Amino acid sequence: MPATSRLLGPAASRLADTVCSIIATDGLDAVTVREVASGAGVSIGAVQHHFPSKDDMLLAAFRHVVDNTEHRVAAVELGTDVRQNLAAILRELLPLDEVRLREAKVYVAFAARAATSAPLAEVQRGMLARITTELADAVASGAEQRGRTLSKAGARREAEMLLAVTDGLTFDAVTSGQQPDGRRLGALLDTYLRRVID
Amino acid sequence: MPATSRLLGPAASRLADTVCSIIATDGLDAVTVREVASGAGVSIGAVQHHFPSKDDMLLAAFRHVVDNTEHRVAAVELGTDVRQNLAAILRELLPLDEVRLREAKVYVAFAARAATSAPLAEVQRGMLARITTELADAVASGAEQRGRTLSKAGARREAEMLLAVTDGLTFDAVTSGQQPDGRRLGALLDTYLRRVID
Amino acid sequence: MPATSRLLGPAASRLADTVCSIIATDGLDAVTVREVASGAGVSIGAVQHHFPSKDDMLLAAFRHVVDNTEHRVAAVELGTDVRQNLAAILRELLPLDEVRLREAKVYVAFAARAATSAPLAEVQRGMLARITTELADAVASGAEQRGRTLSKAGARREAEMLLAVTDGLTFDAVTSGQQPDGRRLGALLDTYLRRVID
Amino acid sequence: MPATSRLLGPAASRLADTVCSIIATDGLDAVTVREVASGAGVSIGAVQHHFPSKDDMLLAAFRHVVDNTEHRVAAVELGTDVRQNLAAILRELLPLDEVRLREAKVYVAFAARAATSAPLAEVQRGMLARITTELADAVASGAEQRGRTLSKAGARREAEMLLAVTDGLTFDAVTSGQQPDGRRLGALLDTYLRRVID
DNA sequence: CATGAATGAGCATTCATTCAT
DNA sequence: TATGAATGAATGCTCATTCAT
Repeated sequence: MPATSRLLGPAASRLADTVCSIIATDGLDAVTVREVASGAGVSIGAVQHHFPSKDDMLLAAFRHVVDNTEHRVAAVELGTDVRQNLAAILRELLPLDEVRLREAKVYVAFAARAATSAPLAEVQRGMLARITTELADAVASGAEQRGRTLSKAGARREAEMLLAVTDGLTFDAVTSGQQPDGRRLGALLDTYLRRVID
Repeated sequence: MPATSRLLGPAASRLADTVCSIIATDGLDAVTVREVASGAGVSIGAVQHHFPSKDDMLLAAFRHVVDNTEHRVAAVELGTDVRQNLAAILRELLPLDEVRLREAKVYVAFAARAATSAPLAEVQRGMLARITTELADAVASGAEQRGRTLSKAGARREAEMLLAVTDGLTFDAVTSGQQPDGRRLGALLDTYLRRVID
Repeated sequence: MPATSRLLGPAASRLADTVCSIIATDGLDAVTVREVASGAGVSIGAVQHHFPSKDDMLLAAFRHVVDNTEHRVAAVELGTDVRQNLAAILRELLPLDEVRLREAKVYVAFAARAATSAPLAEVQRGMLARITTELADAVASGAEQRGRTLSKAGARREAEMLLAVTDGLTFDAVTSGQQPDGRRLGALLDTYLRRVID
Repeated sequence: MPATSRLLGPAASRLADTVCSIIATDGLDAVTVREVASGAGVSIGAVQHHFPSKDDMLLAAFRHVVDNTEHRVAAVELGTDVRQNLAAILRELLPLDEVRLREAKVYVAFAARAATSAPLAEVQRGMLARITTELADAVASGAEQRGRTLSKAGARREAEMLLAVTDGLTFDAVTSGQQPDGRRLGALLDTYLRRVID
C-alpha cells in the first residue's frame, strides 16, 4: 500500500491504509478507532487529530481507495486497439490477484455502506460517473475508428454495461469468498468485450 | 412482505421481515435486537427465543431473503422464447421498482457482509450457484432450440456473465443511491440479452 | 449421590443433587434453573413446579446437603474410645477423598453465601449447633470416663474448637484447590485430638 | 479504609475498597461494575479503564485485601513471648471487631469463589503459604527458646493447625452470621495456644 | 402436573468522543 | 500536537419468572 496519496498527508494516508487493511481482513464493522490507532502504531488521540470523527475517517478512507483505483486506471497505458484498452482499464477493477481482491473487498464494503450513507454515496457516484465517462470515451473513439455511428447516449449505455459486468463479477467474487481467479475472470471479460467490440 | 415462509415459522418470519425493513431503511448496522423486537412488536426475550444469537438472526434473515427471491424466480412463467424467459428471470433480480429496490438493498447489504462471514458466504454461494444453473439451463435450451452447438461449460460461462451484468447493475444502482429506474435498467438488460441471444 | 432423601421427594432430591453437582464443578454462580433442568433431564417448568423460586431451590439443596452430612455423621458407629469416636465423626467432615471433597466444596459454597443470606445462615447455624452439641456430648462423656471434671460450657468450648479445626482444614483445602490428601488431613486431625484427649 | 495501597494506584485502590464494601454488605454476587462505579463516584468507563474486565477487578480486589491483611500481620510488634506473638498474629485474622469481621467476610467470599477460579485460588494459595511460613517460623523459634526439638516439618504442621483453627473460627463466625465476639474468640484462641505452647 | 413461549430487567463490555495536561 | 484518562450511551446476551395451553 502506498504510504502517501494525493488526497491525504503521509500520516493520514497511513491511517487510511490501516482502515483498509482492517476492512479487507475483518470487514467494515471491525474498524474501530482503537484498532486503527494500534494498527498504525499511533495513539487514539493522534487518529482523532487527523479525523475529528469516525465518519470523517471512513469517508477519507473511501476517497483514498477510490483515488488510488482511479489513478491506477488513469495510469494504464492505452494503445490504438480499443478492445485492448477497455480490457486494460477494466482489468484494474477486477480481483485478478490478491492485491486487487483486497482492494475489491474494501471497495465493496464501502459501496455497500454507501447505500445508507449520503456522504459515501456521493463518493461512489463520483467514481461511477468518472469511470463510466472514461469507458464511454473509449467506446466512442473505437466506434469512430471503425466508422460506426454511435450516439453519445449509446456509448454511455455501452459503458454502463461494461462497468456493470465488471462490478458484477467483482461483487460475486468478493461476496462468495472466491479465491482470485485471474484466468476465469479475464476470460469472461474478454468474451464479453469481443461481443461488444466486434 | 409475506408473514410466513418456507424456512421459518410465522413468528420467526415476521422477525426476519423486520430485520429486512431495518436494513432497507438504515442499513445492516442499524439492526439491533432491541430494534427488531420493537419493530416486530415483541419483547427482546422473544427475539432471542427464536434466534439464540444475533448472528443466527441475521443468517436466518439472509436465508429468508434469498429464499423469497428464488421462489419468485421459480414462479416466473416461462414460454418458448428463450430471450424473454431470461429477461423475465433477471427482471426479478433487478431493482426495477420500489419493492425490488428494497429487496436489492437488503441483498447487497447481506452479500457485502458475507465477504467476512463464512456462514453468510455459504448462503450467498448457494444462491449464486442455483441461479447460475437455472440461467445456464435456459441458455443451453435456447441454443439447442436454434440448432447451435454450446458446451455445458460455455452455457455456464454465459450464465455467469448474465448474472454478473444483473448483479452489477443492481449493485451500482443500490450503492449510488439511484431511484428505481425500470425503464433504464430494463433497456440495458434487453440490449445485453439481444446481443447474447441473437 | 442418593436419589432420595429424608427431606425431599425423589424428584426434588434428584434436582438437589444436580444443583450440588453443578456447584462442585463450576461453583454456585453457575447454578441456573436452565442448567439444573437440563442436568436433571427435566423441563424448566418441572423444576419450578418443585421449587417456586431459585432461592427456594438453593435453600432446599443446602438443607439436602446438610441433612446428608448429618445423617452420615449420625450413622458413624461409636465405640468406647472417645478419641476414636471424635475422629470418626470429624473424618466425615474432612475432604479425605474425592467424594467428601466434592461435598465439602458444596458446603463451603453454600456457607459462604449464607454470610449474606438469612435463610441459608439459619440452616448453617442449625448445622453448627447440632454438630457442636454432638461433639460436646462426646467430649463430656470422655471426660467423665476418665474421671475428669469438665463443665458443660468447657465441653462446648472444646467442641467448638474441634469443629473449627475441622472446618478450617476443610476451608483451606477447598479454597486453595488442594487435591484430597487423606493422609495429611487425617494426621493433622489425629495430632490435634491426641493433644485434646490425653 | 486506606485510599491507596502497595499494589494499586489511588484510583484503583479506591475502586477495590468499594468492591470490598459491597461484598461485606451484600455479598460477592452483588458486585456489578455499575454498582462499583456509582459506589466509588466514578463512571462505568472509568472502572473499566482501570480494570479491563470484571474478573480483573475482582482479582485485584482480592489481592488488595490479602495485601492489606498481610501487611497488618507484618506490622504486628513481636516480643520475646512466643505464645503472645502467635496470639498477636492470629488475632489480626479473627473477626474480633466490626472492622475485622468486615474484612473476614470479604476474605471468606473471595476464598469461596477461589474454589472454582484458578486465578483467585493462586492468590489464596500464596496467602496461606506465606502466613503458614510465618507461623511456622514463630513456632520453631519458640521451640528452640525452650530447648525443645522440633523438626521443620513438625513446626509447619503446627502452623497449619494454628491457621486452620483461626480460619475455622472465622469461617463459622462469618457464615453463621455471628456478631463479632472478641471475648469468646480470643478465649478460644488462647485456650488452643496454651495447649500448643506449654 | 407439565410444557415451553414470552417477558423484561439486569449484566459485562465496547465504543466514539471529550477534555485536561 | 499529542496523550490517555474519563465518560456514558448503546449493544448482545443471560436469566428468573410468568402464563397460556
